[in-house]
Amino acid sequence: MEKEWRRSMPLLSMNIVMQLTGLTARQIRYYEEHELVQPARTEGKQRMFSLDDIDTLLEIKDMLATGVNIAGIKQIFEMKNNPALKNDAKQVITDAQLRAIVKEEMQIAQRHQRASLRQGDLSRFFR
Amino acid sequence: MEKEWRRSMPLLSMNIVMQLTGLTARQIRYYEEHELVQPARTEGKQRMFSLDDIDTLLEIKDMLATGVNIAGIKQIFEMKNNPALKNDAKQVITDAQLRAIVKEEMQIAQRHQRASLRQGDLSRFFR
DNA sequence: TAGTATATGTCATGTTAGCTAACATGTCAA
DNA sequence: TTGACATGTTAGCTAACATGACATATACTA
Repeated sequence: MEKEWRRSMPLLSMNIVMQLTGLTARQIRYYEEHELVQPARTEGKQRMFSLDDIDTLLEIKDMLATGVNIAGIKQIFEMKNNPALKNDAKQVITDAQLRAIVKEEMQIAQRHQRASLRQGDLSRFFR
Repeated sequence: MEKEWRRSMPLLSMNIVMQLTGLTARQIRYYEEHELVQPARTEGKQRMFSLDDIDTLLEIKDMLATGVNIAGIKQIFEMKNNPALKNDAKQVITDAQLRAIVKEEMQIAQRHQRASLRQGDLSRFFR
């Protein structure tokens, strides 16, 4: 499609991007340093931004204003590019562990002797 | 399904959750304060955690260790619950704006007079 | 009923993320 | 070649985040 290359075409200089986004050059470099944007470069190493880059920068600006930090933004960007990551961390407790815990809980509740299992450091069962 | 209610059944006390997660009570309350977990309560206002809550807490622990802050975690949790949000912020620049910018750029490049449009604060066109 | 665990609130604190300022050097259009 | 603009780097500020620590009150448990 035609719009596509337009959006990804690097044609904007640092100067104009600053005005478009309201960000300082230092801020923009900072975000690049943290791999949130990857503007193209001219022969002489000067940055050339695409319109997609502008979108990204405005997103960053928004999220930072919301209180999300760089690390968080990075995570979110990764999730957007790879929606599979959405489900990774869930189900941290396996069904076997689940059964064990429930069983223990039941036994403990039954004999009203709440000190046994809880004394030990259960966190070793996870991670 | 049977596993479902088990996982969402609130049956764990603060004490045991601390051991399961390795988090302090203060930390857990802090996360609840910021609406990252919503444990059930007993009559006497004491927290009762489900196994899903444990999962959530372990996720929080992981992400914090990665450097993501509370605000970021909140965002990510919201994205997981509502994948539609994934696409919200993109396409910040409308096609009309896009065309305008490209046109200006072309004209400017053409007459090699790079001062005109760039003088003004273009950021007013956005947000 | 005593004793332990939890709730809630407030005050305090270390760490560090995000940023600004400033410099010396390098690029680029006219 | 000249002057505006960009570059990478260093140093340092500041505000806020995530916890700790404490005090008091209420809830469980034996």
